[in-house]
Amino acid sequence: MYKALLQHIEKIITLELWEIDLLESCLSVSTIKKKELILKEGQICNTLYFITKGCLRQYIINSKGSEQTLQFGIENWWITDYLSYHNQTPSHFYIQAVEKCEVITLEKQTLESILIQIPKLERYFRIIAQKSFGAAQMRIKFLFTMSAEERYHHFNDLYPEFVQRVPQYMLASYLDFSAEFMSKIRAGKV
Amino acid sequence: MYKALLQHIEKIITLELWEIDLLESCLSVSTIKKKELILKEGQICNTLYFITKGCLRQYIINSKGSEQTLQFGIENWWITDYLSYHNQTPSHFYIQAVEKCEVITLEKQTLESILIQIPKLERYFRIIAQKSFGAAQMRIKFLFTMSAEERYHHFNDLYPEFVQRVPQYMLASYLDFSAEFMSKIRAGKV
DNA sequence: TAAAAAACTTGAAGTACTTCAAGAAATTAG
DNA sequence: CTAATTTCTTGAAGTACTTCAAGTTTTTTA
Repeated sequence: MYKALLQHIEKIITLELWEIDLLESCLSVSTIKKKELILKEGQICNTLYFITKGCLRQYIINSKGSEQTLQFGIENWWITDYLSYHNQTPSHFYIQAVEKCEVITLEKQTLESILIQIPKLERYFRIIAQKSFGAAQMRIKFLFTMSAEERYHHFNDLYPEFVQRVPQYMLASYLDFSAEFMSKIRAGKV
Repeated sequence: MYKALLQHIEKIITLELWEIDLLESCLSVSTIKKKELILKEGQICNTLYFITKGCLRQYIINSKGSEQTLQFGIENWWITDYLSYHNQTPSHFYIQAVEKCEVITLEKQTLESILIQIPKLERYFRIIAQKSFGAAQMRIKFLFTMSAEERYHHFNDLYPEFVQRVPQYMLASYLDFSAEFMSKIRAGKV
């Protein structure tokens, strides 16, 4: 049940048996229906989600009322709003299932307590967060330096299966251009 | 000498005296001249820098040969390329002093070893990284949802002193528009 | 399996920016 | 203190996108 997460953790640290038992006793699994929201703008985010199946996205609603995807998460990724989580402030984001999902949830309170009992886990979450931050910086680099067409082709080259997996308009907003423009890029009409 | 860093750490965790001593023995201070580079594209980044005085920036050189600032760092911030640091891959970035700076440097190897001796520090670096990631997500949100003019005013409202501190063209590139356009925004000619 | 809903496409018109070029102002260095 | 360098400003021309509106295709639901 929690195997995927344990494997993910054990790529970075090694756990004793009792630690695994303790950790597992703090986790729970939920399924999320397609389009269901697990975080809404204005809510305080008190949960970390580890995705074992499916795809989620973090998005905002812009001033024109349309959705813009800031982040996708798939199998073996954590997704949450760390700013809301740490500062206990209302979130600026929505987190929604793009597909039917299965996630492992970890509540802030629970996590705080197991981090005390298993300090090694601090290391795991540190490395996850540092890599995520590094990835966010690369994302900003790509947004800055590439044209819309380059961003599309770059993404399509790196993650061709993923491009098939999500609606085009969501990917377009993630790459920061309109769905219509994406359609033209794909048709070679630009 | 290392007081600023210790204070920063002790906002998050509490250190014993021997831990402080050990930590201090692993740190060193350097001064960086204005415009000096502490990381170049293509280099592997093996150092974390804690800024005690001055301002640094992370930038890239885009396809047109001009510099674009991705990140600024000032007093009490860490700056590094975590992706290059973790994956030991060539960096995509330059890190340069905007002003004469004083930084505390911490080498990867050294850090690895004190993290083993003082596991509590994992927690400190985890929280720093999670907050940084959260901030990067907010940055992407602002880039996505605001017009150039809104980004300028928003930033100017939040950090008016900082706007005075760096050349306009650097801030323009950080906010993702041209220096000329920034000049027009400031003059109200837009 | 039909109907409804969601996602994608297309062209035309508009716009928020960029680029270029040249001069003015401010800062730094000898 | 003067020259050299860096930074900022301005207008004109160009462009990479967006927006709108309508039709088509695909997917979902009952």
